[in-house]
This record gives sequence, structure tokens and C-alpha cells, in this order.
Amino acid sequence: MTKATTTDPRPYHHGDLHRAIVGAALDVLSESQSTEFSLRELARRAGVSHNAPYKHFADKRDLLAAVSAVGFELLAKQMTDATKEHDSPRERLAAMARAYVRGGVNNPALYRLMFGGYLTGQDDGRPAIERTAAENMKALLVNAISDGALGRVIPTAASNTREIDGAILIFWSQMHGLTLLLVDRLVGPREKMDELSESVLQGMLNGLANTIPAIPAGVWIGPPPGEPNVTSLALKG
Amino acid sequence: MTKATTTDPRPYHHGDLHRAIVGAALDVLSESQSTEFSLRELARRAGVSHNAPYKHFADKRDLLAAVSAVGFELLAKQMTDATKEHDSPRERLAAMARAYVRGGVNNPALYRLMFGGYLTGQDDGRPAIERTAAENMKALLVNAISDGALGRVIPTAASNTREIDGAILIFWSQMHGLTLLLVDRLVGPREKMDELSESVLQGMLNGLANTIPAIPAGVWIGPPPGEPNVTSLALKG
DNA sequence: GCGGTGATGTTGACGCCGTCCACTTTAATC
DNA sequence: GATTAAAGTGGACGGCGTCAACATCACCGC
Repeated sequence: MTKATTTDPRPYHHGDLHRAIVGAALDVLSESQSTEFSLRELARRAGVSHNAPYKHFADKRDLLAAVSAVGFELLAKQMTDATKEHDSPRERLAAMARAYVRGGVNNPALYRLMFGGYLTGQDDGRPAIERTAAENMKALLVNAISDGALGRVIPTAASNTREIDGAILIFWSQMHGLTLLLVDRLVGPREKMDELSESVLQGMLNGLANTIPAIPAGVWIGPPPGEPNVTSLALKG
Repeated sequence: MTKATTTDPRPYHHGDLHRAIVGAALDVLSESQSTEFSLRELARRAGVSHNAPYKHFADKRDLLAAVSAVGFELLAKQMTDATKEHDSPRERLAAMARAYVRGGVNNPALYRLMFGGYLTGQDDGRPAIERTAAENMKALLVNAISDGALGRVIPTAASNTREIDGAILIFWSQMHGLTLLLVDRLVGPREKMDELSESVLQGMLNGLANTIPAIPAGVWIGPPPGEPNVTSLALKG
């Protein structure tokens, strides 16, 4: 590589400003724990002019969508990693639940950005990158449940989608709600989050072991159907 | 009253600007369905200068807290009203669940303001007015559950608080999560929200009928303990 | 009934923001 | 080596939240 690791004052072109801006956003988010940061501050952190980001993002919403997508990927990764220590499907699902809640509580601002609706504009729906990331996360749950986390194996056949979706709906909304109540301090203290996840998961499994509630036909879980997705994502490092 | 209903051009003093501003905020919220409105626009709507609101609210956050508190009161009222048509505790709880989800889905921007964390600043916690309103809403759930919504009467004695709180934690986080997933369009379509509420409630009751999961000691549900509350609220009309 | 006083509303200013525009620098291509 | 398009710069615009100084008015003690 010819990249001068010596004292370049600063090259005119940044090299990978897209990544740098998203990274700065993640930094600011976890430092300030406020969703209200400015594009200009990110530019300042990246050492470029306040207008440079516009060569990489159409507008602020576009940037936020990229950050949110990385958030989904991080969360999915934490969930995947958490399952690796466990063998039984039940324990794997519990580990995913703990990882999900922890991920949200450990970075509330990012979690809120992901689910806070800056991106849901009633007009066009969620940005494509974000939709893909959310889809991937849902796939993790589908696998865990079909593998037998509810006490019996449920193959991912078309005849079972309603049942699996019903279980996922309950699981996801339960964990999502718990995470946000913890984040909002309407339930606490946060140090008990693992125990709370376990309690709540236990209650859920009690119910699902009994019967998985039928969900109405035509209901979708995850990003709304019928819109194009995107394959490659931002999280590389 | 000496109030001139004739063509007053405009009196120098507004009369009840506090209420007018909060009302304008509620209007803008339900019209635009965006949480990002400006103080100045509210002032314009109320027909006053851009600085008049500062005589009634310390800053924007203070105004948002007042709006959020009204949101909690409205939601609590819708839940209360919904129970009136029903006799059985189970049906009353189900009606509250439907009303809760409906309330959120019918005005997502307001619901997000209430739970969106503009107000949870990690420093000092939630504003006092808002805390009181949330507390009142929780009381509705306590009553329904103690009245026997889970299949047996659970008196609100000190020995039962852990059990009741456990049930409320599951109920609230479940409905909260479902509402937000609907609002974010990560579950849909919205027209099925009543059926989805019922499905999810059914799954929850299946679980709680079995055993109510123990929640750890020291956990709180609702506004964090140990802080002063406020008695009078904004919702009069 | 009247003057003062504090609550309420206005005007103007400040710095920051997102975004647009015209311009400059640079790397890559024929 | 000239051309071209991508990437970064600098300045401008209107809108925002907030502050400070000033204007208006309702009420209270005399």
C-alpha cells in the first residue's frame, strides 16, 4: 500500500467517509445517549466540512437509516453469539432473549433510533437497508422456534408459518416491550434485567406450551411484505 | 361573563395560553404524526408571539412533558371507558388491552412521545406530571388483576404485590411491545389490531393461569420509587 | 379611584441546525 | 496528458430554541 502512514496533514479526500460518519454517529449515540445529534457534529468529528456527508447520504434520515441498520446487525450478532454457549433449544431462546434485552438496555439511544419511528414516516415505510436488517433478525427467532425452543420441533413448512409467526409475535412484542420499559425506567432497576427477561420468558413459554394462540390470516411479522429488499449491509468491521 | 363574544380584534392577554399550547401540540401531533414539531409553530397556531409560551413552560421539554401527561390521561380514560360495557374481570382486562393498543395505534405520534424517551433524560428521570399520569394508568391494571382477571381474586395486600407486579409486568410489556410493533409497521396490518390484541392477551393469560412468574425482589413497575409526585393534572375538558 | 406591581405577551438578537448552490480538488480513464 | 466525475469546501438561507429588554394589563392596598 502506498498509504502514507507518516504525517499526512490531511488528505483532501477522506477515503471512507461513509463509514466514518456512521461510526461517529454510533459514538455520539452511545456517549450522549440522546437521539438528537447533528449532522454537522458528525462532520466535525470526522474532520470534514459540514457539507461533506451529503456526498454519501441524501439527507439526515438516510444517515439515520444506515445507523439503525447497523444497530439491527449488532443486535442480531449479539443474539447469535449468545446462543453459541448453549445446546438445548430452550436455553438458546433464553440466551437470545437476554441478549436482546441487554443490547437494548446497554445502548438505549441506538435501540430507540432503531424503533423510534424517525424512520417509519407514514408515507413510504421503512428504508430498505433497515428492512433487510430487521428481516435477518427475525430469521434468528424463526430458527430457534422451529428447532424446538417451545418444547417441540416445528419444521419451517408453509403449514406451520401461522403457528411460528404467532409464537414470534408473542416473543418479540414481549421482549420489545420489556426492553423499552426498562429503557424508559418504567420498570427497573436495570441491573435486574437478566432476571426479568428470564421471568417474562418463562411466563411466555408457560403460555405457549399450553397453546400457541392463532393469529389472524393476513398478519405479517417483520418488515411489511411486497417491497424490495437490499442484500449488502454496512457492518463489516 | 364580560367576555366579549363580539369581534374582539385580539386581547393582549390570551386567557389560557397554557391550555391552548398543549391543545395545539395535540392537534399538530395527530395531524402531522411527527414528533418533531416546533415551539414556534404552536405559538403561531395559538396566535401569540414565538416567545409567549416561555411564560408557561420552562423549555420545550417541559411542554412535551405536559403533552405526554395528557396522553397518559387520555389513554387511561379510554381504558376505563372500555371496561364499562363488561362485567367479567377477564372481559374487562381484554377490553383494556384492546383500548390500550387502539389508543397507541390511533395516535402513534402521541404514543411515541409518551414513551419515546425525549423525557427520560438519563440525568433526572421523568418529569413529575408525567410520572403521576403513568402511575394512575398502572392503578387501572392493578384493579383489574386484583378483581380476578387472571381467574382468581388477588387482594391488593402487601403479600400479593410481587405476584400482581409480575402479572402487570407481563401484561404491560406485552401490550406495549405489540402496540409499538404495530406503530412501527413491524407487525401488521393495523386493521387486525383488535384480533392481535386478543391473540396476544390469550397467550398471556394461558401462561399466567399456569403460574405467575416470580419477579425478583426490588423490581418496580411504573415510575421509579422515591420521588415526589404531583396531584393535579392538565386534562380538564 | 388610583398608582404600583407582577404576571403575561412582544420584539429583536444569538448561535446552531439542515439543506441548497457554486466552486475546488483529486483520482481514474482514454 | 486532457477530460470527467466523484468527493470535499465555503457561503448562504430560513427556521429553530432560547435569552434579554421592553410593553401591556389585571389586580390589590391605599
